[in-house]
Amino acid sequence: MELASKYSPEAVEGKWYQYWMDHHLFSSKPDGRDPYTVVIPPPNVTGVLHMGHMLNNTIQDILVRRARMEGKNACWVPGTDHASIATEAKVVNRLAERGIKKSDLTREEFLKHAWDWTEEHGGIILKQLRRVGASCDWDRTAFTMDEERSQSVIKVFVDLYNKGLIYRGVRMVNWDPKAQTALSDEEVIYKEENSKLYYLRYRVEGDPEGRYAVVATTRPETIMGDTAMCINPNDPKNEWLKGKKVIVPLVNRVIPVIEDEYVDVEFGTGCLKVTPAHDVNDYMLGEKHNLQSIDIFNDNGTLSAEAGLYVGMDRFDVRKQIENDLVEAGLMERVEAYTNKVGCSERTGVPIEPKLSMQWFLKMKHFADLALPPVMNDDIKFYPAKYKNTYRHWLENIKDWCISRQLWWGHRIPAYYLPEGGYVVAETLEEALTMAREKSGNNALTADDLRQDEDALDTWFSSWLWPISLFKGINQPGNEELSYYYPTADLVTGPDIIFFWVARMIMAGYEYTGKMPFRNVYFTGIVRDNQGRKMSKQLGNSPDPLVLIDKFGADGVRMGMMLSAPAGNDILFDEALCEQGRNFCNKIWNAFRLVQGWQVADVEQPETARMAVEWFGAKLRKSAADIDDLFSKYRLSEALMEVYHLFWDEFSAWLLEMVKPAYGSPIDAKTYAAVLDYFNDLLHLLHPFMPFITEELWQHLCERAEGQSIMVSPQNIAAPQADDARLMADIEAVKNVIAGVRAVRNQKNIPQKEVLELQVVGANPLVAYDCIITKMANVASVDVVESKGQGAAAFMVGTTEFAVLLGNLIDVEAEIAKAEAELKHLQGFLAGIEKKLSNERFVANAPAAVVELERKKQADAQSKIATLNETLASLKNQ
RNA sequence: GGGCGCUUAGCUCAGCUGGUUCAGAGCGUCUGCCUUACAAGCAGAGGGUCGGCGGUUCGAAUCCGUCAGCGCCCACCA
Repeated sequence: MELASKYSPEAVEGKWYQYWMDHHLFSSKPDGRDPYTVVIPPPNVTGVLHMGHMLNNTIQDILVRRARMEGKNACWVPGTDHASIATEAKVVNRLAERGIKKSDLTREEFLKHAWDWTEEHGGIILKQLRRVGASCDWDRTAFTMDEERSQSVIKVFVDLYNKGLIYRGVRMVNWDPKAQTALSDEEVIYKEENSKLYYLRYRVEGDPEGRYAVVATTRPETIMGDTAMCINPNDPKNEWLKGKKVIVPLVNRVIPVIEDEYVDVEFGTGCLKVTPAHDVNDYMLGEKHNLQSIDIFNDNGTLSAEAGLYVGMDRFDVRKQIENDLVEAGLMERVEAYTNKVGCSERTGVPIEPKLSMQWFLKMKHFADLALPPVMNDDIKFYPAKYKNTYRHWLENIKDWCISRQLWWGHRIPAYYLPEGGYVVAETLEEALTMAREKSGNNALTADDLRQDEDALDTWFSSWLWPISLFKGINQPGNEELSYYYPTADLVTGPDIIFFWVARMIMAGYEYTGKMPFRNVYFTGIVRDNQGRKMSKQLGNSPDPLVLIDKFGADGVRMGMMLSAPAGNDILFDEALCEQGRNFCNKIWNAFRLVQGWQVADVEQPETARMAVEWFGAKLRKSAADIDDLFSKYRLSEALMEVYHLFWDEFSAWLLEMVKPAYGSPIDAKTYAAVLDYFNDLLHLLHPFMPFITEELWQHLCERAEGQSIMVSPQNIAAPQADDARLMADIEAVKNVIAGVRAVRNQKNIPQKEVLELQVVGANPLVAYDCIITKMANVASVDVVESKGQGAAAFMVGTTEFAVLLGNLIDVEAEIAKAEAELKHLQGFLAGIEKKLSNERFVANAPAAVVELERKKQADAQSKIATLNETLASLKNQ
């Protein structure tokens, strides 16, 4: 079979993915094996694959494939998230493009559009994941708004309401004027902004001198909502304002001066305007001092009739306008440049308004108490562990969760209002009706009389159930699948959703199953460009993963992602990494070409090959053990680097070269079989990282039956053996001898083809491996000599001196210079050791082994120095 | 303002509980090679007083203190 010299992923990847699907190799059913479960962090149903997904899902696939190869029953459950606010925003935008306003539609009409959109774009991302090689059990694909998941959410809401953990009330919430919905605290992002600090004059009522108090504010547009001015009672400079009333600029409303120690005397003038309806602190002051609250904003951020002025104008236009008007009215003392943090909506980006409104809340104290201990005592492990701190801090300062959203796309709150007031909470309308009749005593009530709450639930109120609801654990507690697959093994996600999602899944897990939802959490980093910038559409620095896959192959891109992705570290992504991945694929491919091109004959196994095979076995066992260890610590990029090194350097550059038959000659069967076995083992080690090329080559390598796959074939690399370390150390020395000869060739420009004479001075500790040295270094023999010949280039391996005979090629001056440099270095080294050894306190205090080691170093250095001196003497005689 | 973390070769990073895996890896760089598996390659080489300063110790990249720079999370100074 003739194979191209370059690996072509496009000819391979689609074929094998289809093969895996056709043979249901990703599908999982409970059985007698140990389960290994991963639930995907569900991407937005209308999302498209970006580099973050690429990283996250590559990691999951690596873990899942590895577990599967270890013989576990691996189950990776895929699905998508309805992403309430994000999707609704997209639908609203699309409708707007067609000139349709959401407010012109009924709820049903709007939802029809949303479902259309979901059907149109939904699941694109899941298709894209197949290109990556994701080995999800697609038959289990779920959606957070499908029947099963929806029922689970409603059931949980009702349950928590009945437990008294969900309540409804008027509270100060974060209001997004663009999306026109309340948000949770976690959905508010504080951004530093260059703004202005305005100093406004509040005239003192009835003051004969016409004095005024000056108030510093960043939000002059809220003065229409001012209902007090506040000073610190201990502030001497504002003492004169005590008990006075002041007049709100422009508005001309008279408001009292109140006193509260909350006010920072140092800030601004020490006078604070109080707008209870539009600031969390002012709200608190208002409650305390019984102030009136004037809500001057409409839900969309324009000024309401309550404001009296600027009605209908946008809040930021008002800010500009009012600045002018205040200046004109002589009520602006001054304006300073000021930087402050403005809370913005995570989704729409617009500054949020603190707003008093009626919402549904979940009491969090109970859940924090459930969720904190298992993480702190490592029942649930975080990788990296530093996120435990972040987690603890959040849980210890937790506030109630506003779970209602003024959105239509999502799970509708199952609360039903009675005509005469009051409400009931029930899973179905029928149950609600029964309860409503009971509650009101009015048996004539019909379903039409009940009005269901208009609001939907926060998206995360469904995703927090994900690991449970995927296995129907809410609707059928304790069912077989749940018992088998849950708790799941590993969760792979970003630290940005540690509160939104990770913490809340832990809460729901303990509340509804009494168990943790997952044993380990692997936090990925953020994918950045090679300059450390976040990837963004604006910067145009975000490559399309599919384009990368076209260019480098899925295996190449997967490797590119993993090469620089230690857990928790941001990864600085560079296409060059994918190129490295592609090159590695090519290396594997060509190693295969070499091996499969060999003719096997019934000839005796050469000694060189016998030893090489033995040595590589040791190397392989060691690497496999190291890789196991790295996986257990979730150090995946290091595990990959280990396989990379093992394949490229040890296997390709050393083993294959050692056993390679002479051109045109066949290879012996024994060596050939061993090399194939090793190749097979290497493909197994590589498979989790590079599923496609390994499947392709494995199927070439083995006589496989239809339906078999490397992904479920056993891997049998033995544990390291007693003699392995010695053998590996010996071969490392052998390699050094070979490298020494090659270096001489390099320096002297001697072609590889020219056979050289190699001498070893004194005794040859590597005599057993002479055949490897002669083959790999292309030397005629390794001759033991008393003293090396004239015109020889010398080098040392350990304490043994080797010399390559060069005849008249030798450059005596250069050799002398080299030897002198080496000598100088060794003398310095020796001096350091001798200083240490002459230090009585070192000899007295250091462990005996350490002292012994220093003595050996000393002896070795002395021996090397003696050799070098001889070399120099002989060189100088020439 | 509080908390956490980082600073090691040109770049990205590994170095766990102080002493032969101690100064490492990958990439890049330089030199020589189109050697019949692979130039997406082969062989070889160079490159860091481990951010600065102090301390503990027989011994510090590793422990402590301090300064500088960077990053992240949290927080109601308008």
